[in-house]
Amino acid sequence: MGRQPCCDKLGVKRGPWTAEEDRKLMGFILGNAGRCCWRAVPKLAGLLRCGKSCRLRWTNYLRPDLKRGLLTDDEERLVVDLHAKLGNRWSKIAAKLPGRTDNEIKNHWNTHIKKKLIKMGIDPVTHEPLEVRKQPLQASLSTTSTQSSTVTIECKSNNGQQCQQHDTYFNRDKDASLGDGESGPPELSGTNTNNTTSGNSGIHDQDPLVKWLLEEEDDLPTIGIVEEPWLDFTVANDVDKFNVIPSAMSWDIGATDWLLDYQDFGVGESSLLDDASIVDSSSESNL
DNA sequence: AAAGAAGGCAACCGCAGTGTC
DNA sequence: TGACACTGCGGTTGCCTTCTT
Repeated sequence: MGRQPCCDKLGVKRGPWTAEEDRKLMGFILGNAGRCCWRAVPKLAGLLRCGKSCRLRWTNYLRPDLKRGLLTDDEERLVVDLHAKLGNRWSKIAAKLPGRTDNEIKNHWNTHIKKKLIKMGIDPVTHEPLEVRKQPLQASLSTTSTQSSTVTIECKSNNGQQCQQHDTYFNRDKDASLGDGESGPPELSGTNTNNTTSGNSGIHDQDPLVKWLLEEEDDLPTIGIVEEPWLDFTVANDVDKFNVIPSAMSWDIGATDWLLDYQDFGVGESSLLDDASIVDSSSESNL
């Protein structure tokens, strides 16, 4: 159905965002949450960007709850496990890592994890050892699978060295990686019997991990997740807390949901802005 | 020290999904 | 019911930084 572009390309700025643009966008969103949609944001915020660009900038970079820096080992292992189950469904994977965006995880996968796996002799797509991959479909379905990578080791142990590496990589500190036992996905590295990666979610319907991944409840266990004072804006007037909390906060709701739902976000945003290092703390009233 | 290569990541593109009228 | 508006999402691109020679 003939969709219109999200914005007319004429007069719309593209490319890297400047600090000034960041400041305008963040200031506008923090001051006007719930009062408009993304399409209207650039106009109202005084930006020569399309709404989509604003949304991406916010969700991937400006969101105050975002973590910075490389993924930790724990996060990396969880990403690998989730990828084995879900394939390239980055948003689903990101949903399990508080403070991380799908884009960030995707980039990290492509630039770091993929290489690590290949180096270890593991196919980053199938999560199986590279040299023992091609087997009759029947056998494959009945004995191996996509599962979590650890199980692949058990099933494909005819390749001693590779499997050993695999095991070492994915099992080290496994318990710690998932928090205190209670917080990890059920049978995260347990006895799964499915096959493949992306596009086969149906196959995983009975898989506890997949069920866990696909659940929508807010109390999903995630790495480092904590209670979310961030979500209770009407209470958390002490926004200075945001300088400390962001890295541990989860963002299970969509950016737009946030825009539309938090109508009472009437807090001073100086701390948030400080956190993003884009304006000084005296800019509270710039809206 | 300089130039080229490689790596990393922010941003863009365009289709899919969903809600509304 | 279909058209449209909007956001979500995954793939890709291109620029900037870092590394290597």
